[in-house]
Amino acid sequence: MLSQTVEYALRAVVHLADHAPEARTTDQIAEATHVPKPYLSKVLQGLARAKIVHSRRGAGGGVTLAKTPDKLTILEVVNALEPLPRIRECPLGLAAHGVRLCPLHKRLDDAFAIMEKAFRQTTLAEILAEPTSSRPLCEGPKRIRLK
Amino acid sequence: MLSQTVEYALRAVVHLADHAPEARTTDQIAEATHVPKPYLSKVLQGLARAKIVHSRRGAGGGVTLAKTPDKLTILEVVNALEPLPRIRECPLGLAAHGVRLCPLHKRLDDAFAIMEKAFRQTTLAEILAEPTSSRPLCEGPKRIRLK
DNA sequence: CAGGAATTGGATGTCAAGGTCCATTTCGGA
DNA sequence: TCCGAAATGGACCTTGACATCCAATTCCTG
Repeated sequence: MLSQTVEYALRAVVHLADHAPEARTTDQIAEATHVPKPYLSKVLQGLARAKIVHSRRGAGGGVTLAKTPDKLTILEVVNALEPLPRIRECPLGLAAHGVRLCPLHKRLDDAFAIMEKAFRQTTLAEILAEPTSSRPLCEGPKRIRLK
Repeated sequence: MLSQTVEYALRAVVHLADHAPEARTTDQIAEATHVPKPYLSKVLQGLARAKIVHSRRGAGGGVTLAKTPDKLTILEVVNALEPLPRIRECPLGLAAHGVRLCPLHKRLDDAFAIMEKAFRQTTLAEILAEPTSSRPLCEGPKRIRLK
């Protein structure tokens, strides 16, 4: 559910939003989010292809958000890398083309629809503005067991 | 999202509920649900281990639901094979043990919680009783492209 | 314009999910 | 009691997700 890749992407994007509009290097993001740097670079490439972030090479380069945090939703980030699996037609591949799903798949898709809605309504800015004590990425000086 | 295995399990269980309390063989279920028989047998074994279904070997054997359809929920089936990934502590492995999640992971877990609730409220009987024309498994004589 | 900082792209490795196959065990019926 | 129907368990194969590493490219700065 929500692949590891998406989890990593969300952490990275939250970090970028937290520092917007300044650019951050892959190393800085990797350290802050505890994502393996080599893999993070791939994830970031994916986000760049999807126009979620911009990246600039060379000295002084790094990654920045393509939008301001108040215009970027969780859904956009999720869908950029692994679209929510909405069920649009009978997975059994039978008749019903565009026709409404059988009760089982209707229920499942309803659940995904609710998730999609929740994600579409949440912007990065909202996450950062949350009136809570704990910082968005649980950042802190002490790093414990990664498991 | 919701692995293929879970999708197969749900189809199988719906089929069993539709024929309850009679036993169905793996072959019968495989044909009705369009799930590859060899793999279906593994899925069914998993459901049996989780006490969702009973299975009897030998001639006249087959698989039956362990509960009546009105007492079996989608959530039970899902959790038997791949529990919904509720986020109980900071995935970054930092401090906050049992403490409340950072805003990002709180939002994600909220979405899973909603899904969980929806699944817990839906019984197999409800799915079968749905006032709709299309049968639960989109069953029908004509089999089209599986893709 | 040279050197280092930084992303990019490609090749490669690892592991679990999905899927198949077969020998074995279990059980009903003739 | 014997045969065939049926699930079981284990071995095996394939593919994609996750992850790593390195050479090439880009571009700022002195």
